[in-house]
Amino acid sequence: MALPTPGLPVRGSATGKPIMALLDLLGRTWSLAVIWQLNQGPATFRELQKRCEKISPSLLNKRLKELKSLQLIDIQEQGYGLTQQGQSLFKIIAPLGLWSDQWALHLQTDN
Amino acid sequence: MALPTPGLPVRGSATGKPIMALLDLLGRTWSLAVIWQLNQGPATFRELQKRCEKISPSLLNKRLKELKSLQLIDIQEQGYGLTQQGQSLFKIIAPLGLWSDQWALHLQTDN
DNA sequence: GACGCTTGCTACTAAAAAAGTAGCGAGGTA
DNA sequence: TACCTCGCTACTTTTTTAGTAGCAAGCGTC
Repeated sequence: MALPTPGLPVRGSATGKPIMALLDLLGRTWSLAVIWQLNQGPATFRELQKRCEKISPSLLNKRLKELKSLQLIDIQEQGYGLTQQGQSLFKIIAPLGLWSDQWALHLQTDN
Repeated sequence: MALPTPGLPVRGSATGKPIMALLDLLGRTWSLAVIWQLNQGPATFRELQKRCEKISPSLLNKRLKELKSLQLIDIQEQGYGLTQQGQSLFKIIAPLGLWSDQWALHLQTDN
């Protein structure tokens, strides 16, 4: 699938509204998880494979290329890591950690 | 695919850590977009189809069932709408709107 | 300089998910 | 009765992801 590039047609928007490009990108399998894992710190390819349990190398590589192209990650001394942009994106989604715990609790008590 | 239920094995976590269940859910095609669109207000099935350009009815239905099961949306008077939980989740991701605009700008000026 | 080990991948096939399209049954309206 | 719209289901094709094997390059050892 093509890179979800702002300005070009993407899933959910023929005109490529940035938010839709972003949601398209983040909506791809493992995208969010890779960003989440990289926030723990840079990692080599194989290390990242371990952090993401069970991701296949081909898909990991594909995602890494996408995220690299869209400048959310890049290659650093210790391997792949979040760029400034990637970090600022992570700051937004970081609260999902706590939120998900409450959500899990809610789902439990409520069924 | 099975519902990404906290506590059960999900993509990225054999133990079903809530955050991983959430990232699995949100990482599915159109999930994030549906939530995003529903924040504009409740919508009937067909209305939602229009808001999400080009989503197929079968997939929309599948996503709606998932989101309903996980209590992020429910059926209201005017159609599908975000639950309290759904709204609190949206509040977290809402800043993605502005962020994506800056991201788009950055990608433009920088290539 | 041949050895064994790790790393970053590529290549390939099988399985699963998503796209795309037709249309049904229920309900309202005229 | 005829004609809408609505919420979907059923089905086929296309695309994505999973899963697995293994290669080429770089290191350290002896």
